[in-house]
Amino acid sequence: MPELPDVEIFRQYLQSTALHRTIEKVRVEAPEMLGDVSASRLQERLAGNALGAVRRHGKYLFAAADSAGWLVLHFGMTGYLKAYRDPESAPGHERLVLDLADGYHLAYACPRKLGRIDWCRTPEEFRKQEGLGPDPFGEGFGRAAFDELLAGRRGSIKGLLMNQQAVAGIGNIYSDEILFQTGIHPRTRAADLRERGGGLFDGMMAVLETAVACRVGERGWPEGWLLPRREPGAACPRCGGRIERIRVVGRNAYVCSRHQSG
DNA sequence: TTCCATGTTCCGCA
DNA sequence: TTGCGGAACATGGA
Repeated sequence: MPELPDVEIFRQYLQSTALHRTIEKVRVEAPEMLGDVSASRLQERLAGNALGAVRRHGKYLFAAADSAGWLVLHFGMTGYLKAYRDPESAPGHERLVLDLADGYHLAYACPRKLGRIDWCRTPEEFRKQEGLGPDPFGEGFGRAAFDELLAGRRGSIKGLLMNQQAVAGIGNIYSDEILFQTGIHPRTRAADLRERGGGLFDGMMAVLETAVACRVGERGWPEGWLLPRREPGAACPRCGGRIERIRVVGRNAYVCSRHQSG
């Protein structure tokens, strides 16, 4: 489920499994997933080096290869990481595998190949190049900055939340959860929400923080969350209404129109 | 077999 | 200019 909270978990996972171990071999199993970097260049940059830091911006993960630059991973809809020692434990659909000197392997698996493997000089440069908006957990992003984002927007709030150029990291699932928790209908015009105070900003931060905490603790979703009930006709865990599936900005949005209003 | 899916990008159109 | 709908991408699961 690679939206911001999921990628944050991958970041922590990579940090605890693969840092400071020399990369002996780099296996590019799906060269068609490479962005601007060639397989040979990627191998040249990574092999013999070790990953020394891991960062995240929105849905992108960055791993520093000594001073040579940063490996960039995007997970599409189905990507994930897995570290293993026994080759029999390898996940299916490996697209990039780093064979580490301690006998472990770090695999980037991505069944649907909708992700991306890339390289950048610095995460800041990559962010600028991609035109990514601020990360909700990044510096300088607060209620004022968010309020400014809402101003003058003609589109829906769901569209804005999912717009990576506006805010980086939120996708279909978490935009639904944020709007569900804050009682806002996904088709509400973003600009109209400026008068509704900081409820949306606070709700957004709370949902993202809670989601990370739940995944870290491998706990289930909190009571009252929409996430495990994304199906038409399900009982609304907040108000007893019915969950409906509607189409918003080209995606299926799950909404309880009894407590979510425009 | 058919439909649907957590993402991004491109096109046409308002 | 902004933003929407739709299609495309590649693949697996219900």
